[in-house]
Amino acid sequence: MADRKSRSPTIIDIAAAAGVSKSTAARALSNAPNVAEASRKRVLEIAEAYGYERNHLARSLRSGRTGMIGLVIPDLANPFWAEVARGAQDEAARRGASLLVFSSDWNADREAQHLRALRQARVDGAIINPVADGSDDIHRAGLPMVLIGSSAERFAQLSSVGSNIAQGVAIGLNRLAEFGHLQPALLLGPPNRLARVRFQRVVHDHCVARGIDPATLPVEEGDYTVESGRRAMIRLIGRAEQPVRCVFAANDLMALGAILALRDLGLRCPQDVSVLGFDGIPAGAYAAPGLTTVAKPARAIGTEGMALLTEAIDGTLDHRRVLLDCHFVERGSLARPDHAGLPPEMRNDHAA
Amino acid sequence: MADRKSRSPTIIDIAAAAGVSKSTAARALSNAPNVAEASRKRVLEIAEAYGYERNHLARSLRSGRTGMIGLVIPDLANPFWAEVARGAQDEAARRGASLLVFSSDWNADREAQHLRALRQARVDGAIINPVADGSDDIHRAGLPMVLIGSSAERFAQLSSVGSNIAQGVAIGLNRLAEFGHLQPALLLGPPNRLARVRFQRVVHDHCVARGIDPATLPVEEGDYTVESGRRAMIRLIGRAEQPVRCVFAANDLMALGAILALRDLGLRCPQDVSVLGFDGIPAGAYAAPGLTTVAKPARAIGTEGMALLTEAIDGTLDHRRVLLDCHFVERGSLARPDHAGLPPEMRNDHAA
DNA sequence: GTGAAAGCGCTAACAG
DNA sequence: CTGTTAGCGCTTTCAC
Repeated sequence: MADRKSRSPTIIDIAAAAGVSKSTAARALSNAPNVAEASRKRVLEIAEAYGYERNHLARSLRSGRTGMIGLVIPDLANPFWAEVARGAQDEAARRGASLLVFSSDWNADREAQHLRALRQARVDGAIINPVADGSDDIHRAGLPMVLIGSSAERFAQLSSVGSNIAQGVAIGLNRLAEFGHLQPALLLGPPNRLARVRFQRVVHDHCVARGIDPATLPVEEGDYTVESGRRAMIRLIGRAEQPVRCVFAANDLMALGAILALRDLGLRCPQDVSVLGFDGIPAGAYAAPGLTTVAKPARAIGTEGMALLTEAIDGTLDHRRVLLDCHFVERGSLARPDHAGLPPEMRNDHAA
Repeated sequence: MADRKSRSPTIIDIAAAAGVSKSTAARALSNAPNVAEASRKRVLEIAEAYGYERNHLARSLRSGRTGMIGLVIPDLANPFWAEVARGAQDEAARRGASLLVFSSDWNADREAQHLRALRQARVDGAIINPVADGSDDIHRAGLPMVLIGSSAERFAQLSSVGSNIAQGVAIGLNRLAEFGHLQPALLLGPPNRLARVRFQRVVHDHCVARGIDPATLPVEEGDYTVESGRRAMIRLIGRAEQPVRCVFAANDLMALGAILALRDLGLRCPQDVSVLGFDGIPAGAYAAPGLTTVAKPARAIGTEGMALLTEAIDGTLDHRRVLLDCHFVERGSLARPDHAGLPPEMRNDHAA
């Protein structure tokens, strides 16, 4: 059982030891049908005994397939994206593939750099959340790709998967309406980003459909961080004209910030002010009150992305846009307005 | 500029177009010193124009180095491990390497399976958090490895990096003592796991050093989930002999559960009961009150692990055990005991 | 400085 | 069913 040069054994070693040719050994090792049962058995035994491990590099070089998939997301440490990555990784494992993971930090240069690494590694394909600007690299990436996230619609010729924002916003607004909140304040992200534009447009359409003037909804903006949400909430409460009784935040982190701000301001959530988030991050469950939110199908985005990518690689399908439904998570940050505990100047509730 | 067969161009295409031999092209492309400046320039230009991208597979096959690193953690979707992964990935990127990420779900079979994938992919090395039991595969993995996490000490011959639990527990207990909590209740993980044994031993030593009988500390156990923490807290409060005024949980999730339980029970945190966590997950910041905790250096574990691995690969160093310090994060779940708000039967505070 | 040639470990025709 | 023969694209002696 001595290994020839204390290097890991190659198929040649196995073939020699089994007294067959390279090809027969190869066939046995890859479960090809045309091998004598005796030969196969012997080769497999020898391989086992030698601790033979197929060299995937050589295999890939020859076959043109590496079994590796690239994943480029903004930030692996962000719970939403970590969840997406986990989904992609599970599905990859199920298909016998491996996942190369990169974080772009919303930075176009880094994204380009990672794409280059993927191309050099000759991955079979990639799942990418393109950064907002200057993603022209995406077009000439020259490898099968699936886009995830909202910016996907700029690349009509590629498959993509995202969450159904329209449906998500709709269930959120409907649920708010059931609580009597017809004109929630909006906590939006930075201007000019596709995600914000989309969110706002959906709210707009929804209001119009319900006969509400969208312009009457108070709007503040943040940058998707807890701190920005906290500050935005403070600004909202400070508005002289129209103190706010309900807030719909464009993401959970800002919603959490809003809840913190309310506590600091001595206002009760949800009795005084209701807060609704959007994302579904686990942290929302531990806030006080628990954050009610519209959850995006993060993990499913990862698995579905991988499924689409496989199709793209196999050439089974040209391209397709998949939208996955969001679902509502009720946890306690929503209530009917309760005037009792409010200071008088805040009792002009316009949604009662 | 026409690509020969619409396949991505190889070094042969470039060499031909530049009117030099394969070897010269290769030298130019890899910044070798012995190339005429003129040749180098032309090759580089042609390569650029053709959009040539070095085939890493072929390169690796020849050189024996892939520039790929494997990372096997329990769960990529767990915020702590996601943070570790991010650290490893950053450091990998800095060194021009790529990261193959796998989740084992604390399952030995899956771990073995992933290790095999790594070996077949001929990664240069791997960073692994071994599952508790049956990790004999680890020994005969036959590739440079760095272990992360508490179970590392079972493999003395390998480099490893973990958090300095002893130091972390010490600062936690010291801070508790400053608040007058000398005999906190302990919320531990499942029995017989190394992590628990270690945590408990450190607390034990610390108490002895302070002249406190470790046996007097109330103990409950959970399985590191929020729900188990909640239930454990309820059990603690229910203890007739010695109602609890302070809890030190072995991880943040259970601590969060404890805070939720207190709220349900109508007890105030921290005035009635103080809660201290261990981990430093971001979610702790959004609880009410914010969870005070001992934070493990998650990201640093990733970066340091990668640094150690590089040494192991280069053969610079045989093996080394690195312990990274924890740090204290004060957020509001700790206070001096306040008898005022307590029901009479809970006023027998033994730490006052 | 440059080119010719060998070969990393494997798969894929093509004959037998 | 099995062996022989070419390479996959690149690095790396070794001559010139």
